[in-house]
Amino acid sequence: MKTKNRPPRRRAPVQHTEATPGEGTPEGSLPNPGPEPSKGLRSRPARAAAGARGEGGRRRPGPSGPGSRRDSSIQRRLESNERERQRMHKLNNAFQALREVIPHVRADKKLSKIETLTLAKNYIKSLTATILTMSSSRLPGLEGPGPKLYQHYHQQQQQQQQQQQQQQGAGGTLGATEAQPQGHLQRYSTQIHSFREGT
DNA sequence: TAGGCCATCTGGTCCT
DNA sequence: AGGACCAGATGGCCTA
Repeated sequence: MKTKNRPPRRRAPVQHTEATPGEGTPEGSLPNPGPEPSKGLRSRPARAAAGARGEGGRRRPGPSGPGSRRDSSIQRRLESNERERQRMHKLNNAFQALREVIPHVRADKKLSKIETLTLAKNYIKSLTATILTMSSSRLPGLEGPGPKLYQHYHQQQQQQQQQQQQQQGAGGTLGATEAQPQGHLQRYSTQIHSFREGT
């Protein structure tokens, strides 16, 4: 089940986190309708409301006493939230940039994050295999970068296999197949199609 | 309706 | 000390 092609959702920044489990804000009294009017898309007032209520995250430990210390604490938390939001936006921008670089079959279908990373990994591997093949065929014999590239590549593959086997225990059969450059290309190719089919 | 994906909040930890 | 980073929690949206 895939959920591609969704318009990007944006939750309105939360103005405060005053609501605590003990003294919850009533459902209708929230100041956050969200910055963007629903231009054809469904607005998310409930989402913003949930955020303003402190939902969608760990609950605050409880009501603390009034005073400037609590205010400054809240202020710091809000600033931290804003920074975290910006950080995640930058991360998502990087994901989007990566999506635009990776060739995949259906350009109208937005790749999920996990698909983007997996596809990128195998795309890089397939390109690496291509480069190795070209360099070794163009420079047969002992001279030239081809053999060294191969050696370097296979050393890396063996190290990665060892690490995977250490992490996964005895289940290292997949790593053995990934050590073949042709396997990367095939894997990437089949993955493109599996993503297209939504499997 | 269930499951996938996502945005956001939050507290802890690491780093400068 | 303050910011960056991380992972858990929560709930909304969407599709099958």
